[in-house]
Amino acid sequence: MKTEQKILELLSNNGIRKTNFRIELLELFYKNKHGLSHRDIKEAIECMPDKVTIYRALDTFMEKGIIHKVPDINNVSRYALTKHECAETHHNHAHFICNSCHKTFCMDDIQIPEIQNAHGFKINSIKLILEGKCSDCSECSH
Amino acid sequence: MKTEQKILELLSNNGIRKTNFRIELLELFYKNKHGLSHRDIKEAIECMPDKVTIYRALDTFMEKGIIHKVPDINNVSRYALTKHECAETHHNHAHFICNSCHKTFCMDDIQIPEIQNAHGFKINSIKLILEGKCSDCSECSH
DNA sequence: TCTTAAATGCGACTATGTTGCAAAAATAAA
DNA sequence: TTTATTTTTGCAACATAGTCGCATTTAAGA
Repeated sequence: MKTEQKILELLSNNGIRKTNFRIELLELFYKNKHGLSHRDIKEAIECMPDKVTIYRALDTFMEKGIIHKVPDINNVSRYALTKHECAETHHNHAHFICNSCHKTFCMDDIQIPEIQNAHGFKINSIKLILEGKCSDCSECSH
Repeated sequence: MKTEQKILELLSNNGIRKTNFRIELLELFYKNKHGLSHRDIKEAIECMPDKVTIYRALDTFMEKGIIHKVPDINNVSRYALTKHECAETHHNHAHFICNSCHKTFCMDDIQIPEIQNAHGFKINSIKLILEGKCSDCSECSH
């Protein structure tokens, strides 16, 4: 199935209206395998939406579970597709953050260890964050 | 050795001047076992320093490795002592963030798994972040 | 005491993110 | 197709986090 078709179905199934911006935003997520920040989106989207519009679309997509938030080195929120590129995992999700290009990647094949409740702490979710250099940045750093 | 004494030595050893604010800031870090945000500090410090002064002290302390940054749920930076309360670990550091009171705790006794370089990613450091309820918040939530 | 380098305060600025409200657009209903 | 409803958008204003330059103050060494 073509990406365009998948996007339209995704919006329909979640009761989200098919506006140019939201379609373009999903296309952007499909094209990029790393997490996108608000800024990345603002710069990439051609129809130049207001920043509030972007935040609200991201909120809606998150509510529906289409995208999820991923951490960034500098405490900036990034977002990536939950289903498709990234397996649907609420709890056991490993992310890789590149210190060089600041892209965030989902590493679904990396196992997150089971951790029991310790010291009276009730653990709801576990995040495993790897930092370093992604393959693109490793290649050109010599 | 008394905390006061330890603080003065820590400043001396790192070539940091013993101003009232910086001493008070270190005392605050010694008193609190959870990560402190800029806001926490601003509210706690009695000599009412400018926000820039706080940021600069935190930067200096981080450069010297006295404190380190810990993540927060809402994309706010928190800081905690590196040596003493928290073992000196650059790579294998587990943090617990309480969803209720938003405090961040260092969990040095939790083992972080060894992860090999995968998919051409060069891994420099691994962060393990646990979210849930801390013991204080678990007790009073019924 | 004098010197100098670090630390502070202030003003201005940037970036991220939120809220309320009115206008525009998409969908459902007639 | 037209109308009604609900979502989406844009704008203005606001809140918070964090940075930069510069003048002033202060700690520490000579």
